[in-house]
Amino acid sequence: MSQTVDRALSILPLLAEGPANLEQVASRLGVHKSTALRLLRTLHEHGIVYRQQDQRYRLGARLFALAQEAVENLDVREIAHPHLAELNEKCGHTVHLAVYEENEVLYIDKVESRYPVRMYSRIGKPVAITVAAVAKLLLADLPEPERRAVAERLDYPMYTSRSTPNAAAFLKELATVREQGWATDLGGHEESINCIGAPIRGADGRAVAACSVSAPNVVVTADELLTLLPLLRRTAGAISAEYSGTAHTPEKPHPSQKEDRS
Amino acid sequence: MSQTVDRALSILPLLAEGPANLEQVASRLGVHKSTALRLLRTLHEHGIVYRQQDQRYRLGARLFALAQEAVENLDVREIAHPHLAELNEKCGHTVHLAVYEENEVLYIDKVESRYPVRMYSRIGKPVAITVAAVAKLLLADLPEPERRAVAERLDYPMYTSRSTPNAAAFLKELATVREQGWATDLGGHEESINCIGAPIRGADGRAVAACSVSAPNVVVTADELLTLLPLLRRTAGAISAEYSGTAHTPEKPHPSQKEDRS
DNA sequence: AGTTGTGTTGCATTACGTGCAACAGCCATT
DNA sequence: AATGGCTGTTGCACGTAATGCAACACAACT
Repeated sequence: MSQTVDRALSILPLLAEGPANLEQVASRLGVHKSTALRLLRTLHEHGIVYRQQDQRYRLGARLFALAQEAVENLDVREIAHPHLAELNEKCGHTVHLAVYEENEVLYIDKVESRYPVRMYSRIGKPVAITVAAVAKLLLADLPEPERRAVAERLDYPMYTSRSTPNAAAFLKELATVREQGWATDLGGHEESINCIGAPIRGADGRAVAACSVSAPNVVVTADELLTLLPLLRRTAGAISAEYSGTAHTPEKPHPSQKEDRS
Repeated sequence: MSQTVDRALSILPLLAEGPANLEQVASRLGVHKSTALRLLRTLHEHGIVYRQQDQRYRLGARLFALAQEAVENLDVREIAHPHLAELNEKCGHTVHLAVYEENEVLYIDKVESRYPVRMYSRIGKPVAITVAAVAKLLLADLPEPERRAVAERLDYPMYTSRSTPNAAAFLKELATVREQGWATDLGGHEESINCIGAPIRGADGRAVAACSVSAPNVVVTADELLTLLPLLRRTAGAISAEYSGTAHTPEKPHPSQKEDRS
């Protein structure tokens, strides 16, 4: 909408990839050097970008501080964390927390597996939206027209032979997920990694986040992983209860909580 | 420098304080509603701000994603190297850079001593984790439960009579290191070699790496080595500042600013 | 009904961002 | 030293694109 701001903001993902000098920024933006310079200067004044000694630009401290505040405002994370840690404690696998925002699903928290073989993922990284269990859960919860609209405009990369191939299949999968209240990703993203997920719901019943347990099948088979489903769903239920304030005073958590059927 | 971008960026700290609606943003920026709307829309398109269901704006999770990606692509080693070279230039001794990873501390860079007597070490090699100054610094920075857990499961080989003998002694040492912000290894690994270290901290204050100066006492005594501490700590501070991108122009007062050119 | 309080849109006016071209450093070559 | 290439910086004239205004839309109130 605003060309100048649009250009300035387009610099950020570019610099997130790594340091770049003025000319690189200018050419990737498709603008004249002097224009890029002024944009960078403005970003610099706000501390969003930083200039290192070799004169190249990078994202700066202010952006990190803002990001920190942004994630702190997502208070699901704070509430969920101890539950996720406890879940990890019990099962030993990698646990993720994700939210949906603006056509993307992002990991916002992670507790690492205790096993030596770990899956690669990164907090803040957009997930493979067409296959990840957490993505299915969050999209399944969107109102029907929006869900359809999103599904239609997505790409369906075939990460593996078991990846979701197209919008129709995806919508069908979302219906199933919506029905059963949990989701899986069995080798849909990486051949050897399986994943199960459950939704975290706010007071109004909408899914505000989703959590998942992931494990490579050299550690546990898909079937074994599925036996953790009740535990996972109890955890998600406990987080939901605490988040929506329907459970107890935040002072003394009450671990036992019945899972609810939808 | 660029008014439009300047205004757009001024919205971010404002939203960091908490969600705000259009009018609040407009008035605090000192611009017309329609102007604020366009700026917010542009920020929104880039996922920097998010619009919650009550129509108020808040910082978006995308910011977090950007920051996360940036730190992942940040190379401590690249940033630190010139500083380490300069440090070596000034004191002449061997300088090391190390990081903590998966229960190990690894050397990732080294600038050789200019003296003929050198200590043996190799980039990529795990350090003696119970005695090395860099290891103490990195472990001292772990959250308490993990620090304890790691300390408990380590072996405590007696390389010399001054090696750390057991977990209790190690934890005590870590507390001291944490307190004072620097660490030493006085003949704990090799009888005749002393070492001092300082932490390198990222934007969030966590130690991302540590650097050290090592010298055999045939070249300098332990006391003489300790006189280099201020220099070492300044170096570590400079690397931290550059790594975390801390350098932007301090003053950014109120929305009603005239353009000031210099 | 009206009334306030929002967010949104179209449009004229001109401020402001733009690209250009010339300049200034800084390093390698010669 | 002098040269040439490379990159960042500055001043300026031009015209795009951002601005504020006023009218509109759509709630949620009274």
